[in-house]
Amino acid sequence: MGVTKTQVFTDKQNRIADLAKALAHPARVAIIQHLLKEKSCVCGDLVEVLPLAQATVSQHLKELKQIGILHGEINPPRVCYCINETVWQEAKAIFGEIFESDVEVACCN
Amino acid sequence: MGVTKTQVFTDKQNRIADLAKALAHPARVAIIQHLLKEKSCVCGDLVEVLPLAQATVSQHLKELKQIGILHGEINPPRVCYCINETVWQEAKAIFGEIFESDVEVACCN
DNA sequence: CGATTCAATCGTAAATATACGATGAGAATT
DNA sequence: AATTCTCATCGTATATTTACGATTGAATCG
Repeated sequence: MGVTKTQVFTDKQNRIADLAKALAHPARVAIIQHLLKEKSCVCGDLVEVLPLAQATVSQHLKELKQIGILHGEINPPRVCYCINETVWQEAKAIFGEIFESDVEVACCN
Repeated sequence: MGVTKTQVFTDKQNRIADLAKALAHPARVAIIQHLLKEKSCVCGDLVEVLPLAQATVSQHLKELKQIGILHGEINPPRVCYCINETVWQEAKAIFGEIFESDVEVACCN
């Protein structure tokens, strides 16, 4: 995605960006929605739900794991993915904080 | 960023992803935070606040405009950027909806 | 009119992201 | 031991993102 000079931004700004990236692709949105709906860890049937190749789904899952929103548990022969409660609350708080600020309508006058 | 098969996802999933993209880069987070803090439209001094070149800032602003979160008003010789109230509420509602779902802790059992 | 100022756009380089087929690793089953 | 199943990873092609300098366009100011 280009270089992104992360050093020149605050830790919080970088964290917000990372958490937003988790939702910044429709496939990852779909994965998260599915995990929320099922209320429990869902395994490789994500591949069947999503219209993407298995390798692609696995890649998205890896990204979500790196951000921290998901964690996977090996449960042979399957792997279960669950939303990480702690990080989920972190994201909820961070986005809540951003959007609680009300916007002044009067502007550019 | 690769190809992103947007056709195979729902409109809503694509919209969520687009709105998340607005926050998916620390520079854009900084821009939005600044506009929220100033409560009014701020013009080209964003370039001074951000440690990025003028062309880069302009590019981020363009992206935010395309998503709809910002709109710019020419106010010669400057251009004022404001947060689009309507889209802001849309984003607030969408992220609120996602994060209101509580996560089951018991998982992978 | 000429100079200046602000911001968008162009052109470009480099890094990432997205997607997929193919292959590999690990465990259970036959 | 061979097969099967599930999932991660490798390799790769292509598109997009990020960033910047340089240029252009529009408008004000001297």
